[in-house]
Amino acid sequence: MVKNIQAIRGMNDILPDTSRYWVEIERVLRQITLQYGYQEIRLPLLEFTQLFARTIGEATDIVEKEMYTFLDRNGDSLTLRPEGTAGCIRAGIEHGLFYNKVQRLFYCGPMFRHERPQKGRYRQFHQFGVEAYGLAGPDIDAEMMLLAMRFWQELKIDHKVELQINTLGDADSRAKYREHLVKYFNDNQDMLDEDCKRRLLSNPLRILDSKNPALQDLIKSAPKIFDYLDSKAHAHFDGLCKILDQVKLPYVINPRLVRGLDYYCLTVFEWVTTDIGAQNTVCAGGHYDGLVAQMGGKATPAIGFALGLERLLLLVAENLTLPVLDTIYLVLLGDRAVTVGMGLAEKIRKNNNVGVIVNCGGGDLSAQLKRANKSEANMAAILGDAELDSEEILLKYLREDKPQQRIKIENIENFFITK
RNA sequence: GUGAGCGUAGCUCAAUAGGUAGAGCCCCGGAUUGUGAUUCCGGUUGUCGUGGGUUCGAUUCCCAUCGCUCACCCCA
Repeated sequence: MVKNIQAIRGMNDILPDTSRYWVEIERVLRQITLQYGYQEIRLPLLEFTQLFARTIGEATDIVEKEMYTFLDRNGDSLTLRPEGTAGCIRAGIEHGLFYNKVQRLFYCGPMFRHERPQKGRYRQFHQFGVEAYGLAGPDIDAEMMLLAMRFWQELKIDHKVELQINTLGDADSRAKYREHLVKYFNDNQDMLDEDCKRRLLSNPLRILDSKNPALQDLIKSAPKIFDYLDSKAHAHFDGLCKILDQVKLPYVINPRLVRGLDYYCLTVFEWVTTDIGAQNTVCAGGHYDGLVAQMGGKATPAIGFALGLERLLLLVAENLTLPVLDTIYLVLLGDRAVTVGMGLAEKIRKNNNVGVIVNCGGGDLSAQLKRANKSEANMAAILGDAELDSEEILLKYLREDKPQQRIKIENIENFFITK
């Protein structure tokens, strides 16, 4: 007996009853993003491993232990993309998209990280990402946040999410800050837990992010990035706050907000929620001004964010209304009706904005009407020998209390046009 | 990688202080041989996650293993 093959852990099938929510959410996100002048870019799922290792940061968990990496037949090391920005910049440089030009881009698709799955976190997950190149901000920073806010409003979850912002300063001030932070935590090392001792070596800023209640006081009195910002970084952050105040986009300054990936600088931000379990970040991003140059392109300021579609779906599902397509279930009785009906269905679909489900597999009237009722069709059109003889078709309403109608077959071809 | 909880019908779940299992939903047929959704009647549902141990006998007890879920870590 052969054991059934199952899906890989953390890689989910999206079945028909859920896929329609995905389609609708993606439609809304695309439509809004296009409205802001962003264009879609579609990128490979596979890249050379080096691309991610260099950009995301050698010491991050993503690169150290979460990448799906394997050898190609010719010995090249390839990796399934764990995030979208690296590939986007690679493509931008490769095709000269950033050369003396502003680019507003977005992407949507699966990402892969080899983590232990839990609610809102899977090994194949989906991100919708928005990126802008060639703009230094802070105006573009505000645009990003307004754009995201439009998502939440359109999806009716704006009351469930909170915008948190912070600044990491430029490379110099960040390095200086990091030095003082390391010193501070080194001096208090006996108070740190194991995780934080590890972070002290790998990514000290992340200690600020610790959930350990015992460390909260220590973190509270740690050095603040704001005291190490140079005037330019200060002006950038103040400028952003001023715009956000002006457009009345609510936000919280969270000095402990640190992004996990190495490439972030200046403004960083997160949209968080308390509604979906432990994975409470729905959407996050920031500046990565050094990344294009680091990857061999001309120095180009850049900012972007990504939102996790699985997490968004958890927030959205119950209050999302799906668009409905009026649908006719075509009941066909007898061989003559089947032959005529197939062609008739084609004409109705072509001339009207309606769905037509043709009954396949025969069955008597009762059985076919049962199927019609179980489908989400709002009416059944009945065609049998009697109708063919009189050149009429019966139209029966399944969801409304309206009498059945007889309509000339030639008229049914355009009958639904106005609906 | 660490920890906890859970695996019984397609789905949601019962049950047996060890004697090879039920209910609802779903699906199919009939009452109604050309009128659905309501109602009534009937029918199919299973290597009780897998392997081993104890036992006359294990879905039940023990061990192992796999899977799922949630949390830690980390991140969207």
